[in-house]
Amino acid sequence: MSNTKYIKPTESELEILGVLWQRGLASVREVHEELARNKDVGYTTTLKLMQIMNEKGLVKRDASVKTHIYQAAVSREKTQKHLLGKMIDGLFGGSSTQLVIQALGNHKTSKEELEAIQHLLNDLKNQ
Amino acid sequence: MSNTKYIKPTESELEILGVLWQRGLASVREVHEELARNKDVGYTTTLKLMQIMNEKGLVKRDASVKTHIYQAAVSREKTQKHLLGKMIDGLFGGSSTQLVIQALGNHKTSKEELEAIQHLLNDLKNQ
DNA sequence: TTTGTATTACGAAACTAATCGTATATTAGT
DNA sequence: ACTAATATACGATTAGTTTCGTAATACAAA
Repeated sequence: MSNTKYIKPTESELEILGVLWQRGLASVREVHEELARNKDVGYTTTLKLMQIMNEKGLVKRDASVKTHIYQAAVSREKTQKHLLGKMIDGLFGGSSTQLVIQALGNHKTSKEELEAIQHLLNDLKNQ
Repeated sequence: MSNTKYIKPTESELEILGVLWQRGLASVREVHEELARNKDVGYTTTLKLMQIMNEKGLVKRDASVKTHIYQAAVSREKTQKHLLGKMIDGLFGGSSTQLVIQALGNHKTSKEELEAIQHLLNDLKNQ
């Protein structure tokens, strides 16, 4: 009985998760300063969001120290998988191939990366 | 001077766009009945959403006939491109490769599709 | 201890999204 | 012309998100 219904993070919550996934552990201030590099937002806004995320179970925190230390409680991979699946079904008619074509066609991709994907494709074909 | 700032469709709006992209032209009722196959929603809710989408410029409508006929005013491709780009930047650290790997790894993909992607990769490498 | 600084807690406002009830209008059939 | 069916328009409500001001708390330095 894993009590894990999936909670979809909002856009702001995703930004915070991004910082936490990158850093592992971080205080509100650290997360906030990272966010503040890219957008104009108040400290207490970040704090409030992280408190809400804690209630939702998106992050965990160690409150035994003065400055609470947060970490993500949901994995990057699971979140990617969920949102990607949703996007494939809703926007690409269920075809992951269409999505891949769009992704590769628009974003510049280095030769090394293209080759890495070719390897992956070969592996998949030989299954 | 194209006055086209991008408007991000909400989730419900995307569902409606999906129907319109598929059908080309459709009345509110047609869209609604399509949506109602998958979720429980009232007719006037769909109507209201489509009216709002019309104000936003996401759809166009022919109001010269009794039953208004709607069509998408934004292209599927442009919308895909926008949302995909956002997802790559926000969730996959800017790496479209990571996204491709996730997409191909999780969703089952047929051999034909894999080969189609390989062709695309070859084309991209030879540019 | 007192003062200053940084932190968390709390509550409310502003905004957006989604929902649907009710009123009004249009059309087709009798 | 009347009725029934179907449409659109509009307003209000609910729920969720984002924002931040203010209060309370903890700690450290003077």
